[in-house]
Amino acid sequence: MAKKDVPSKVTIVEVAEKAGVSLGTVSRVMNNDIHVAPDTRERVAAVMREMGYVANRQARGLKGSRTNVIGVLAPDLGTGYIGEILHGIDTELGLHQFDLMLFTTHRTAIKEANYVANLVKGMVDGLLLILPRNPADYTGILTNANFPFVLIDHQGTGSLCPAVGATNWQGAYNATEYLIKLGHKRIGFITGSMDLGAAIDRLDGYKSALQVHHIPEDPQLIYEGTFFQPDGYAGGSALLDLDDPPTAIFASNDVMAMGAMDAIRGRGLRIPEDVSILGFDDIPQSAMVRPALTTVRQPLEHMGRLATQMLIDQLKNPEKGIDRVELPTQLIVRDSTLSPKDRAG
Amino acid sequence: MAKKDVPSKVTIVEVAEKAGVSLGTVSRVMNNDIHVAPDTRERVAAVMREMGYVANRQARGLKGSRTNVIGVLAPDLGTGYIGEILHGIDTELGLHQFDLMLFTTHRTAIKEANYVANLVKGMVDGLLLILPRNPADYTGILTNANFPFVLIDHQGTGSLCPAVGATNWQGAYNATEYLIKLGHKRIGFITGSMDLGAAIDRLDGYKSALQVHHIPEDPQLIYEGTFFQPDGYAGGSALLDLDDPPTAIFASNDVMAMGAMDAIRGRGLRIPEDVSILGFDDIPQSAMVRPALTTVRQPLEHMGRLATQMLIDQLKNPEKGIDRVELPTQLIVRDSTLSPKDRAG
DNA sequence: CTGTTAGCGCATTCAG
DNA sequence: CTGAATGCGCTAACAG
Repeated sequence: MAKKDVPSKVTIVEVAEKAGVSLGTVSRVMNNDIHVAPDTRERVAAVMREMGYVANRQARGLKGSRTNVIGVLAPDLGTGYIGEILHGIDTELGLHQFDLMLFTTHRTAIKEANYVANLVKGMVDGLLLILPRNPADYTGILTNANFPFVLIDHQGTGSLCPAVGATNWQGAYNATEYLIKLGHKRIGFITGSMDLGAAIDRLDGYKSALQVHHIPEDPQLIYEGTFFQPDGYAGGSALLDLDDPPTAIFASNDVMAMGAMDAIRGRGLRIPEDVSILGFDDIPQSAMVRPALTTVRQPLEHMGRLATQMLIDQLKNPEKGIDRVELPTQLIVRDSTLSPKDRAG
Repeated sequence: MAKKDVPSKVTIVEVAEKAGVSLGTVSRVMNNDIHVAPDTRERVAAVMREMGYVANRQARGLKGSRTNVIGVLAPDLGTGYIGEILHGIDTELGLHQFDLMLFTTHRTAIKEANYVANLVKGMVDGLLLILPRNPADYTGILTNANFPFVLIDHQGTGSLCPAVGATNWQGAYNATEYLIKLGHKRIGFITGSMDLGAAIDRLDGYKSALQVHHIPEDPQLIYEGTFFQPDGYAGGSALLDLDDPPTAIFASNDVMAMGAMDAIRGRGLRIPEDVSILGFDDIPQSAMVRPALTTVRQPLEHMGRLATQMLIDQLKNPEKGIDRVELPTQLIVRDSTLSPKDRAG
């Protein structure tokens, strides 16, 4: 095998030599600096193309300037939920010629917010935080360091920082109201991890709808879960075992709703004739399960895209005020919900 | 709030000063160089911890040494399929203190293999290629540059390079044979993108099983798809419209199987009583659709983990021979398949 | 408009 | 065992 070196060996100096200019000029051409004569620019560009020159990002980053890489911090990749958001991010990033660096926080080392701050120094131009567990840990440092970032799906805490989320409260309110209008009076609720703002908002929306419609809140009807499927099963089971079981169950996300569906069926009950079930998120498989799940759609991909846009905006206009956006959720009625009066007595 | 500067401002020089040594020594401590007196090492380490020092990867990478970042090239993030593999990669990477840099090839710029080679120069220590469209484009350059990489799910081409895949041929063979033993004689097949090795292998497995069991191959029963759901619907429809329609349909992946299920139901036919349906991959929702999908499980996450291990191995032992691994697939029988004789005449 | 120069933070010789 | 010096590839002043 011929001992050939990495083709990437082409450096700015070689381009400069071959084009008969100084390396400074080449740099200017690369960065679209206006102070270059058109024909010089042309010539240099040609040489760059010819030699297959690609800038070394390390060196560029070292100087403290733009890396054109955006960092994404995500809890993990296990659920399709994160995947949808990532997809949106990636799509938008592609439009702007940015690359993506993904860090998953389930690794112990990265758990320390300080580590993150250091890590990203120079590596990425900005940070997208998906569902951070303790957002305050990061936001403090990041804000302090004046480092651009946007929170995704976590507008819970009070501190003011750029974030995009969904109208969790409104979505849960609407869904609960829909159930009430269907005639349900005993509506079970399975919460998400209560340390997440979204979970709190959804529970609040549920409670508010109940209250507005003068249905007393029954603590027995609220089961605390953590957004994972087994909690849905456990929650569904617990709710169904009540002396006066609910006629409908509203789970704080789709995977828990599916867990609850298993619990319902496991007891020989029918969906939706005996028990209605409603989820949150509208992940792809919700449309595919039988019966198809009625749920509250969260525009995950859109959230990813928007957050990315906001971040890139920040990068371009560092002085612009920060904004927090809430994208609307939408009730998607499918086959898992029905009026309780339709039940065979 | 105290006006604190970026914590990341801590550099090797400052650690050196505070520890009363030269920056060279600090560097040695960081890199576990043996030539450091135990107590010196201790002292320096303490200062590093105290100051929250974290090495700047850019600078380190610039020098041509390890970056502890692995690059992943994936076609896109749209399907859960890639997500599963990524999850495996990420998990394994976490175990070895590597970070992950993700590039998606649906972006035009990155399509050029040369660009990739240049790009990764110094940025990542190795590359994981998921389902590359034209693997030869990359493997040539990468091999030539002596750059460590592993192909995932693409062992199709002849060139010898490290790869992990699944036994696509065997999986398709077994599944087809299972259908035949159930009594099916007319088995429709929906292919994947035929430019992918996996798709070819699956089709071949199907054909071989037919041949072994002396069932004539009927070109009409083979519909060419591209691994996306709409193809499943179109393929299912086309197959069902045949004068002598199949009693079972085997789709080259689960999402196409689900598309086909829609087509079947759209014609008022029942699954599996009227038509059996079988998929490939065993993505999460396959267990959740009704009827639950019989499918060939591909150990996606495991493939991701294994490929990562192989890559890290390469990094540690550059001289080791390359190996290609095929992980076994497994037939998962669920509710979407039945003997044709059970059909109501 | 273009060339020159000084670092960015670190790994690595090379001397002690 | 440790310190000093050199340069990785590039950007950003600063001069012309």
